[in-house]
Amino acid sequence: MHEIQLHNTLSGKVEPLLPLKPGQVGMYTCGPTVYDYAHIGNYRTFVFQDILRRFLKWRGLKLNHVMNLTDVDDRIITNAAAAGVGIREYTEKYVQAFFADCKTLNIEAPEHWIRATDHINDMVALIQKLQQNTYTYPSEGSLYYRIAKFKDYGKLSKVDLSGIQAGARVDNDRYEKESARDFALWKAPKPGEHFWETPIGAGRPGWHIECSAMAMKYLGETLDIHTGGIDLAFPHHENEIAQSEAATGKPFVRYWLHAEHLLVEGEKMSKSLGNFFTLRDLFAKGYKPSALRFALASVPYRRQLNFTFDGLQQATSSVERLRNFAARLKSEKFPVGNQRGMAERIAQAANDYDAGLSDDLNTARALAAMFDFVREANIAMDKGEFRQGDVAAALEFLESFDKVFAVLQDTDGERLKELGFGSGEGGVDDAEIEKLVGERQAARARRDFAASDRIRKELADRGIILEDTKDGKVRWKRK
RNA sequence: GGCGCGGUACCCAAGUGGUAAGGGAGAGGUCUGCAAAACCUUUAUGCGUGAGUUCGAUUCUCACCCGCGCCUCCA
Repeated sequence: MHEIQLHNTLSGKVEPLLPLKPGQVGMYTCGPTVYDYAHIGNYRTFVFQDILRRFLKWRGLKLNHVMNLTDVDDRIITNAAAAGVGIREYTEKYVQAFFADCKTLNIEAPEHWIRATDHINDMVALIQKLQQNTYTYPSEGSLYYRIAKFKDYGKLSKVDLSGIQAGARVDNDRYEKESARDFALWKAPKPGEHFWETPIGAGRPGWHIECSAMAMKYLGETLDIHTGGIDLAFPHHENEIAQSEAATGKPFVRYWLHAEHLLVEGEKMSKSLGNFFTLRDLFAKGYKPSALRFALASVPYRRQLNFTFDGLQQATSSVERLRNFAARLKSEKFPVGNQRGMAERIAQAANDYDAGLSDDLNTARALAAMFDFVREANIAMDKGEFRQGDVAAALEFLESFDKVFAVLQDTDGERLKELGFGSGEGGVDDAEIEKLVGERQAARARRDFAASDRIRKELADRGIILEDTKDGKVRWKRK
């Protein structure tokens, strides 16, 4: 086991992870704003968070992971009003879609999935605390945060406020503010808008306050890890720090982790460029969830990931190679005993794998360790040197790999079906496959290869691939 | 302009002051009744460009070029 090292945006360095309470990690990850279906760029970040989550758990840390769902913001209010429904009703569809997408991508549920609108009181309480500490000022019914009073402002994103002049183009807000960088904690309601009646007045929360309030409610005033997309570092996370630390006087977060963005064909993904994809768009084109997860996970999170369909195809092949190996390990019968040196080799591969992930979640390195082992074990099997006694250890390594990567289980079909893709019909059940395989084996036995190939072709057309193995048996898989 | 990330083979990508992991793709081959899978060989004297430091640089320094992100809502 290697020491877990993570890149902390706060220090700009890779640091050893030393949780506040040894053995336990409190982690807050910024989730989606549920005004529409989340896109693959969002999922790049969510998959990164999931890899982090799974890795920490696999390493035996007790994890308390909170993910928020932002279900109140300008876009939601606008869209809900346009649709003539309440914001809760409007967002529900996208919340459910998000949960379904996560399940499809094998993104584990965090310990707490929470919604902003369920925590208005917590936000109000936090704002009141800021009022007491005189970090706020009112203006036209709204409440603003006075950045000038928070001397550490900019420590996360390294922004230099000295160059920012009030009235510069950053000031798009219609409200009166003391300084251009000041941000709204609580927004006065506009006519017809959804609002909450609270001790600090009628209105709705500003964007940043929800994360401060909810993170501290569930994880305490100082949390170990907070993550999100790189774009959130400023201003969102910077403002979270300002709010939280001004209220408590304590460090808000010890490790800030930010995922780089995903590009599509080298360009920023945007609806106007026509390179904007949701998961459903890709599944409709026939790509598998496991392939997308692999594609998103295989590039280390601090690198921009250039998403291409060619890359998705490459990921598909990589996943197949791993699954083929797992299937071979499980189905082939090897000679009894243990191969000399194989146990040590497996231990070494597992060690290299752990070293990769421990190094700031270097998934590419971890995968290389996995693939190295796959090749070596295949060679041993081809030579007839691999022994049955080593199967268990090899499988154990594969399982530990999949605890984090989660791509080996061949459940793509089922998961897609749950999402509404791939009609139930046309599927071939196992019994029928076994029956046809039996018929083909009989044909082969009497060297009737025409009949044999006909059956293989028929199954192939229905998505079943047959592989004849050395020991005369047949292994099949779904394409 | 400020802050930040990156430019490694056809594609994705790791990496180190001592001579380039891994995956995908292509080509040839082994195995197979034929396939599939697997395996073998092959594809960067080269790591954006130029200069410097060094016995030695892809790895360090400087300059430059190019791509991308943030600075305004954004994963």
